[in-house]
Amino acid sequence: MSDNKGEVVVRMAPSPTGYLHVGSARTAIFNYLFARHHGGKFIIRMEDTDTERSSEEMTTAILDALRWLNIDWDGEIFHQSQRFDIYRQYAEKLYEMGKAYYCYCSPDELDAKRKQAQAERRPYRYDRKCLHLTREEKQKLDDAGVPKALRIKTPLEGIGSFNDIVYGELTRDFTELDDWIIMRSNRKCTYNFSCVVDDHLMGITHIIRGNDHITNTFKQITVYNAFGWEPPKFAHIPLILGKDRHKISKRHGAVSVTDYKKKGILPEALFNFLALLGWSPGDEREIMGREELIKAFSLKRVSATNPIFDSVKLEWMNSEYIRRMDDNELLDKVRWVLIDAGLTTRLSVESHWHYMLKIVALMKERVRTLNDFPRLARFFFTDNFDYDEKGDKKHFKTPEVADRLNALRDKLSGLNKTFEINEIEKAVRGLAEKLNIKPALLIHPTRLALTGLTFGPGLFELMELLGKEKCLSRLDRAIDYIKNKFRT
RNA sequence: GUCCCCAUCGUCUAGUGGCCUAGGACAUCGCCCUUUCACGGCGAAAGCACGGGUUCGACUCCCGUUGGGGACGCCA
Repeated sequence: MSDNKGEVVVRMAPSPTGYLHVGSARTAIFNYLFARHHGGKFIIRMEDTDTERSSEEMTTAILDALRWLNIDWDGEIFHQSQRFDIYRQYAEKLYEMGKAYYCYCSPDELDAKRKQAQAERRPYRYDRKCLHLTREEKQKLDDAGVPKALRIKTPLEGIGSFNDIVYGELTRDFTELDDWIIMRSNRKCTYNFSCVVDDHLMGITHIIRGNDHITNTFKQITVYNAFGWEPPKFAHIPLILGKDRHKISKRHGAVSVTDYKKKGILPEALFNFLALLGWSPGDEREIMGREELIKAFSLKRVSATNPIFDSVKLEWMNSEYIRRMDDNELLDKVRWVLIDAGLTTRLSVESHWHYMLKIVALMKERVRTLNDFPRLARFFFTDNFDYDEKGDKKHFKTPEVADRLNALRDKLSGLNKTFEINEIEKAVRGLAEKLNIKPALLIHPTRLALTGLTFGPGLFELMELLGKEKCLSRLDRAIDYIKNKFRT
């Protein structure tokens, strides 16, 4: 298992107790980028030992999110829930080595001690009561069937330290560490212990994880030391904070990768954005593709400060990706959003692919997320829209507007052979000249009549795409509407 | 409460003692382009938390203060 001499092996170890949130996704990205940069391996290990909270669905959901982000991993996925025996074996080995001891204290008892320590303003440390039990006392407790957990012996004094790739030398007084439990009374090992056993067995060379694990690292190092194993290198990466500057969590609204997918964010954009949270290439590049990121990535350039997740910038980056994306590829994604919005059907998209492509090309410049398409391009799919309220007041102001639109209608219906952009523009501008008004006075009401909106793509290209029939009928509708409005 | 960590524009960041009159990006605000919106172009406003040192010289090094974050489970 650990035959990867000289090679980089990293891992991502999510616990399947919820959807993949952006913090874990970012950890995955850093690990992935690091592995690919060095031509090493990226392993996934499901930390599903908490059988109460873990679920199969979440495992699937996390993997799906990773696939969506186009993050691939090496080898089979490990499940800690299938490795309880291994951990137990190692825990018992430690006991036999005299580096661990059984503790019979009840959770209530421990809880009380912990509270007392806090009240007395001193750090809590297990008092080693059970370490000093005599053989007879232990026997008695065992006979009585009192549950026992296994604790690791941590040095009573001295300084523990390790060299973190991001934070540099990190130290902690051993008196701050206690003889923590490595195996529960139900004989299942705890996270900090199983984690070390796995990382060692799997030949992990670099552990890249959130800086909320720094305390765990000190604990885990005592396990490496107890076994005489060489610890891997550690890189604790800054934590992503929400707008309120707290560790990002559910109460920040959209936090899972799936949430952003639903919001119409492109995976490439999210990947790029997350890679730049706490890391930068050192030059002024921002829009960077996967290969470019792999090439540039280095743990040494990871920042030590916790960044705040700025969804506005994410959306900007997303708009950049949408704009640069190939039309066919984009339409392939946009169609589902359009179908979901009830604006079209699968069949219709397929039979009108070429036409749809034109719509996408026209809209992609003014859209930030995929979800903007149904909102801003609605008029291409249905006649069923209202006039924008402000636009109505501004552009359908007088009965005269109806007359102008009527004149335009007549002129357009005269365009028999072709209904294409140049002809349309000529017609509109020509009419404006004839009526001796500024073209804008004709253009704005027309746009409102045809789209219900006061903004959007260029009017003439829009009209060409809409086609003559629709333009005429919508002008008619607007003319009626305006006349109705001013009827006394 | 205890321990650890962090500190450059509102936000993401560049910056490793003189290149800084602190650079870029998002957001904001002008102007230009223009039928609108968006794009694009040009420009503005906006920051080294504070106080001590060290040094000929500190955004950069040290100490303190303040502020922020994280960890303190028979959860992971």
